[in-house]
Formats: sequence, C-alpha cells, structure tokens
Amino acid sequence: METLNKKKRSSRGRQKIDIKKIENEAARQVAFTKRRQGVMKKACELSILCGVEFAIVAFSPAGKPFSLGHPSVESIVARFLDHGSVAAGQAQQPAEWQLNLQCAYTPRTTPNFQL
Amino acid sequence: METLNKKKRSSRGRQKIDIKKIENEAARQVAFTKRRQGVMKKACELSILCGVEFAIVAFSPAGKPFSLGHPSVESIVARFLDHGSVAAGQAQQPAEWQLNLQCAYTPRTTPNFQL
DNA sequence: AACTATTTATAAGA
DNA sequence: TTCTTATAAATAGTT
Repeated sequence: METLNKKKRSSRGRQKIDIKKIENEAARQVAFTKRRQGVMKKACELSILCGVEFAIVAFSPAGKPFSLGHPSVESIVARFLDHGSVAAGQAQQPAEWQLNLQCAYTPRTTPNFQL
Repeated sequence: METLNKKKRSSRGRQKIDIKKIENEAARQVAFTKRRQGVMKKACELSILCGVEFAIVAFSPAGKPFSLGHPSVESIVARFLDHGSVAAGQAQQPAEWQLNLQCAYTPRTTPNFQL
C-alpha cells in the first residue's frame, strides 16, 4: 500500500472566489476567456433544450464587442426593440430577470411574466 | 458498522443529458427556469469579475421576453447597433463568439478580435 | 494550453 | 412547485 505516497498535490484545485472585479489584469483576461465561453455555452444549451431564441452582446473593458444569438443577434435585437416600442404607450416592458444576486443591476420587476 | 445500510438512494442525482430539445413540456419548463437563472447569474458574475458590459435578451417559445443587462439592455443594444452601422461601410462586424459546440448557431468568424 | 482539485450547477426525486 | 440529493460540469490556481 502506498501509505507513504507523499506526492505533493499538483494543484490546490478550484478555489472559491468573491464576485468582485479581478484586479490583476492577466488573471482577469484569463477569467474573461474561460467564463465567456461558459456563459455562451450555457446560453446555447438553454436555447436548444428549451426552444428559446436569444442574443448575448458583451463589450469588454477595451470596448471590443462579442455577440452570439439564435437565430441571430440582429433578429433578437429587432424583436426586443419592437417589443419596447409596442410597450412604450402601455405599461408593458420586457421582463427583467430577477436575480437574487449581489449584482447591482437594477432589475426591473415584472412579476407578471411567465413562460 | 452499517454493513446492511440498505437505505435506497433517495435520488439518482444529476444525470447526463443530451443537448437536444426537451420534448416533455413540464420538464422543459423546469429546465428553462433553472437554466435561465444559471445563465443570467453567470453573465452577472462575468460582468463584475471582468468589467464587462453586456445584455442578454431571450424569447421563450411562447414569445415572452426576458432580458438583463449592465448598465442596461437598452444601452448595450444601442451600442451594438451603433457598431453595426459604423461597420456597415467597412469590413468590421461585431465579433461573434467562437464556440466549439454542437450548436448550429452559424457563428461569424472574426479571428482578428481580442479583448 | 493542459491539468486537477474543488466549487458550482443541475437532473431526478421527494 | 419548492426542497433535497447525487452527480455532472465549470473553473481557480498551478505547471
């Protein structure tokens, strides 16, 4: 038995992190690349699994645009704007996602929406 | 020792699933609710961690809109459209996210973009 | 860019 | 439909 297997852990593995801006620029770039992939993948999966049409548009701090959509970003954006103008004269607004998060993203509360 | 601990597993736990449309409507609704939360949470985290501005807009199969953005969906959409029109006379397009996925989302390849 | 230990997300079940 | 549990998937820190 390898009781004396003292091989040092090759990694501490994933560590829990606080959700706040990563100050180290290199680390931030790495996290951006990894998590960008993750979010986009999850969005794709959601779309396929549930028949959802969606668009994601993001701007990096340097102002570089990243986007993905199904069937296309443009069609979703157009539809969003369309909804907005239709709703303009009325009380309706696109449903804002209600997150129980420490994000200060001022979610608009529209509890009367459902699938 | 509880050698005879025959207590039935109370759950089979998470199972691997194929990424294809969930045909059962109730199950699809449940998955939509859970995964919608997940995607939005991940997008928020990305935004905070990396200083990214973003917007997500989704339409459920029933046509219900869901959106989230920082600093706002509207500002991101406007910026996206702005980029589009600026780029119209030139070669530039918003960078499409390159996913190595089984998503048939026709990603536009713009390898010359980076953060 | 690859690895691995851990955290996080989530499919099933209750 | 909300809560729990077991497991799959994402990813922080390292190399």
